[in-house]
Amino acid sequence: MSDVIFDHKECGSCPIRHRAVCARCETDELEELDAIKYYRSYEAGQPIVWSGDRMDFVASVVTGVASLSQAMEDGRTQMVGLLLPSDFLGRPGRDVAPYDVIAVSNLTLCCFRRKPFEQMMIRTPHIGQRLLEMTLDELDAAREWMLILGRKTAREKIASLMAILARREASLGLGSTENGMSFELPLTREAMADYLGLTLETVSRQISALKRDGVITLEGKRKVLIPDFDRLQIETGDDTDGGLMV
Amino acid sequence: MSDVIFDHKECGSCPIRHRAVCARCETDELEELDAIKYYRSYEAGQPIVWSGDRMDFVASVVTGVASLSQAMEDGRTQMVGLLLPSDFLGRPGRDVAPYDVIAVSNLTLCCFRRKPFEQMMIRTPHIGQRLLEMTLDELDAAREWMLILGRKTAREKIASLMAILARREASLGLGSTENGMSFELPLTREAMADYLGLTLETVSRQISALKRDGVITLEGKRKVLIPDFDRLQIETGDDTDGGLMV
DNA sequence: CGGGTGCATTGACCCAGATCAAGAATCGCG
DNA sequence: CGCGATTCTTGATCTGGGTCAATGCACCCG
Repeated sequence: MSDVIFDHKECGSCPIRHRAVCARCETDELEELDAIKYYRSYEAGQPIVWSGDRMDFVASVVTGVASLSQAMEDGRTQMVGLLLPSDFLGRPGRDVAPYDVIAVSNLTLCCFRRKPFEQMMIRTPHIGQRLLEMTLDELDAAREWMLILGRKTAREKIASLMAILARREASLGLGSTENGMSFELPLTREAMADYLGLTLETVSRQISALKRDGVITLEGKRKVLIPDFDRLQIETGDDTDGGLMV
Repeated sequence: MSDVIFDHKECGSCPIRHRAVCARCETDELEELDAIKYYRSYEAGQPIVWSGDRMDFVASVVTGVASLSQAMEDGRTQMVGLLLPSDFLGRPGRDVAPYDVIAVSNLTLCCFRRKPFEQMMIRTPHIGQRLLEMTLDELDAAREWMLILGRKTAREKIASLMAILARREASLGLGSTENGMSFELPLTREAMADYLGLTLETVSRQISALKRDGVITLEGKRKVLIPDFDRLQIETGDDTDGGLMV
């Protein structure tokens, strides 16, 4: 998605890029953003906003994971997006949340008050351009996910999720070890099931199967090691020439 | 999506809104757009661009239907978007197509050459804003579709598709009759299957079932009549308080 | 007007993944 | 350290929708 690495240790005041690496933001713009920002923390499992709620802020994820999901009134739910550090939450110009947003793990957001942020966006065209780019990226990710949901087998779905998380970890410059890539699973089996359109039992079984077949290794229940990424890539069923990523 | 009705009879030169109704475009902007536009027609089934191709234009659909789809190399395909009249094709700032675009029916596009269009976009902020809005709408539609793909039964999927097409027809001011809403199915059973993550046999069976149960009526194979939209809405499994629409 | 050719319907069978149910592992927390 | 609450794993069974196959139905074209 981006060649720029987000620095977890400091939340930049530039919502579009981390302060240290935002080449396009001028000093006065950064100060302006500083003036309207504040931080919020959430516990794992805590709701951030419900579908239909007014949101008076937009935010960028500093640490932790949040999910966007849609629920049917009979209890079936489908996760429609996963927000990892450096991802953006909220939609400029639209103050009603279209999905439930839930903190999947402990979470810190860097929030910007909506009104001044939108005013600033109007005055500063490159922010709008950047948001369009980010929205197009999200759209690509959503459509990639439609292929996963509509056409992949349970095993391919799990492999795809692992590949996406591993790539995401790598894009942050983390997780590479001498014997493969590794990352911490930020999701429970149930959350994975909600993301993949499966049941948690099927998720568990397919993870066990991939482990049995040597495609992945688990340390505990949450730490995943990918000894051979190409092998995993094959299991996803995707074209080999790099597709889209979350 | 929009309160503005697109006039099929004339393709406006404003890509964002039909000329007659684009309140924000100035005369000189419209003339500038006129200078870079041209029309293209495609036969049903004809490819428009393949995933990975360079696109030197963006376009708006004048008549007909186009699909965006992703293919797995073993032949499984998933449609990830459906472009109906007044929808926009292409992504400013990105000249490589991320999906296959195929004319589902006979199709006319109003195309704008990419370079001048992008230059114009930079100079004319409201066009960029409008594109951000449209992209957010597409994102909502994609995520709505993720719920359909991930969690709905075959019957609910078919009902959802019918509801979406009926609503779309209504939003163009068409299709209302004294005994319900009606519309022409722009998709073959196979295309519906690709859209819904089903097989064409299941699509056919579920359409028959909905017909048998009086939820829909067919005239021929393509003309659909919805005697009671609320009944159809219930069959979709969605919340009754109006959700998102395509 | 007869036989292609491409869509659509319907039937018979099967299997991937859901559902139901029982434990096992892990993590608090007093 | 123990015991309750989660979360995860595994097994047994069931079923919605996939697969394979036959047939029906239009419409075109020679």
